[in-house]
Amino acid sequence: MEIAIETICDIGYAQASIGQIAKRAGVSKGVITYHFPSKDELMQNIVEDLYLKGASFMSKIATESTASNMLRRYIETNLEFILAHKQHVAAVAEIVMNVRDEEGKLIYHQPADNAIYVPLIEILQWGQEDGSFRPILPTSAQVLAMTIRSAIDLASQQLVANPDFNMKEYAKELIQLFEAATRKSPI
Amino acid sequence: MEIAIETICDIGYAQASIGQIAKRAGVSKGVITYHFPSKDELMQNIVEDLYLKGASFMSKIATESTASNMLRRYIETNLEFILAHKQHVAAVAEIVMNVRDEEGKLIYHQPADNAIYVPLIEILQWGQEDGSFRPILPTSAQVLAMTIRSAIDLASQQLVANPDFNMKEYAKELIQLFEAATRKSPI
Amino acid sequence: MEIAIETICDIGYAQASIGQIAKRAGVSKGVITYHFPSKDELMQNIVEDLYLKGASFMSKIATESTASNMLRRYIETNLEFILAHKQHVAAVAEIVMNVRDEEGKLIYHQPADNAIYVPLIEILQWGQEDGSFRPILPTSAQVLAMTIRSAIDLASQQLVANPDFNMKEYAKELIQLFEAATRKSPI
Amino acid sequence: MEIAIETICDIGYAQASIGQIAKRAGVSKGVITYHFPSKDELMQNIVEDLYLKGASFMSKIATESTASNMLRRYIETNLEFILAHKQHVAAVAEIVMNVRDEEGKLIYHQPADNAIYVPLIEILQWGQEDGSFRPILPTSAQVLAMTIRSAIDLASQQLVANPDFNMKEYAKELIQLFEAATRKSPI
DNA sequence: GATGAATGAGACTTCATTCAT
DNA sequence: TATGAATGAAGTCTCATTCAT
Repeated sequence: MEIAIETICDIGYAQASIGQIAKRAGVSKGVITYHFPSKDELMQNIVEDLYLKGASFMSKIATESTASNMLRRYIETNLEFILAHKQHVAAVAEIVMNVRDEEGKLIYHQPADNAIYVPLIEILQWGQEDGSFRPILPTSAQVLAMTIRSAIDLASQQLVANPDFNMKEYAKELIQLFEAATRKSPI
Repeated sequence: MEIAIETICDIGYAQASIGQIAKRAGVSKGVITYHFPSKDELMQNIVEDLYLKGASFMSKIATESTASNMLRRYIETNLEFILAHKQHVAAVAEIVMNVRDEEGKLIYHQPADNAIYVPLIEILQWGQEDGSFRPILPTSAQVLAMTIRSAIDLASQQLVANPDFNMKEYAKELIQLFEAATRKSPI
Repeated sequence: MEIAIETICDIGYAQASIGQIAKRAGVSKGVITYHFPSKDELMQNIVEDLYLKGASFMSKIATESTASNMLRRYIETNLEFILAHKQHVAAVAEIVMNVRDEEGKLIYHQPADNAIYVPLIEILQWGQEDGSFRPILPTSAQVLAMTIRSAIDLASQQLVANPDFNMKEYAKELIQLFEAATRKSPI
Repeated sequence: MEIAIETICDIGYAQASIGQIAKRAGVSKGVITYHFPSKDELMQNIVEDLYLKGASFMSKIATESTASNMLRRYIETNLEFILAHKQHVAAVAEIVMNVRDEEGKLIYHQPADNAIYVPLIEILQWGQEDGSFRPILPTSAQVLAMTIRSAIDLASQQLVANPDFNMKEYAKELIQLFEAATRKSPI
């Protein structure tokens, strides 16, 4: 699976055939289809594996005591996770945007699905209720959450494309940026 | 080409084989390879076509007289463009993230390439020089530009996944968000 | 047809598609299929054209009065003809060795067909009957004829592959060679 | 590979598609591209295989002690080899005259290449130096070598076209012919 | 006469998958 | 467990041919 992840990162999902992965792993093709009923299941395993890793990683976030700290922690933790598993994250991004069912619909990626934004929206809601953030209407919270999330996801792309990408700095800047964006306006 | 764009939008780049495109267009496969030397050239045409459309569209932005207005206009215009050519934009996104050369490197998409962020960075620089934005260090400008751009690109994904996506609202919110993020801090 | 001949010479029969020929001629593909019912008929015309040219050329040979002169004249005339129509001859060689019917049998080239050797065999027979050549049994005459013919055909290949090929010299040498081979032995 | 050779012999290089070969072999097309990366490599293998066979076969020739015997042995051995591997030889002849690169140039067959004539030229040189052959100028030796070679190559064509072709007789006659052609003239 | 669009067959190749060993 | 042979579907591309204009 590690080699599969590397391969997908290097040459993309479409080119990452079982033959290619096997060649890079120095084993026969058969050994892959022996361990995984199908290519799709291999991919599913890679995706689920990352979710498991992610779940434990993300549990830290909830420990913060203020909305502002929690937002900061959300960004930090997500970017740390991406840094810690950069290839895995990039591979899953490839899989998620390419695996489709027979009808052609994406299986994993549901851009219309709001679930991914829910935690962020909750933080924002909490923050504006307790007065630590500026007033944020539900619509604004939604868009803010989308923006934060897309900025985080961008880090993964940058990281694989450019090994010198400075994640620490990016995190610091992103936190500062969204603090400015949620801060109460001047009187 | 229109059918090709539709097909890529519907079932993704990888599944959008010449056979599929031809079937949807109600013509024979040969008719496509007759008009385009190869599939790659068809894709290239689709990409270039969008760039041409985009270039004329974007020229409006430069006409604004303040950095703040220009940033607003940048966001507005980009989102209008995405709305006006939603399928084409989505198809190009698919192409750009999937077409690779023999070595496996992406041909069109260069995440490490900074060129796309330059216009935004210039706006931000201008704005902080003339005092209409808060002080923004070069690093911050870079990250801010990346964030704005990724929020804009997200709109395209949302639009194809969800026909009810309200672009007007999204634009309004995004403008407001980045105004808050660039506004001078309270004293 | 001239362009077709050139094309076949340059890139071989298999690659000489109607499209290639049309492109080199600067006309549309249609113009070829308009003038020739099918590609096969175009090829047939090229072959027949050369036969017509050849027939008039070869008539000179019969005018010689001795077998020895006639053999010399046969070689000379054939090589002159090849030189005069080098591309056409080479193209026909390509066609003759490649055009096959649905069963896969060569249409033009019948290596087992003895017809092509008959004129030479007659010269040799005549020469040994009138005593100007050494005794040559029928089997020997057959092989001698085959050898002469293949040496002549070789000239065409050499000519297209090597523009500096000296045909005059080759003719002189070939004549000398087969004079030595047919000369009466020393007592 | 054996079936490929048979197929090429039967229906020619151009018609000998992987599909045809597979059908005759009673296997699926995939099995061929499984064992050979590409059709070109299959053909290359067939050619190289024959060269290997040929190399060991031809080593016998050098053992002769006189130029005259060596020439005889050269002809004999070559024709024996052709007889022993008639299909393989014929297939390679097809390949050699048809496989071209993208520019249209023959890859294997270089009619302008003199290498193939060198052994024969050396025999002839040797023979005229030690006085067993008539005086043969370099130019004559070249043409003589070409003639011998083309007469030998002709045998392969005859053999596949006509199963009754008598190779033994052909060899005997060819030897006799070229002995006559190299014999010293009468005083 | 000439053109260019269109077709459909067939070629090579890739690939996920199956299976005997 | 692991391998390598084999399969068959699908993909891209080439090409002779047809046909309306």
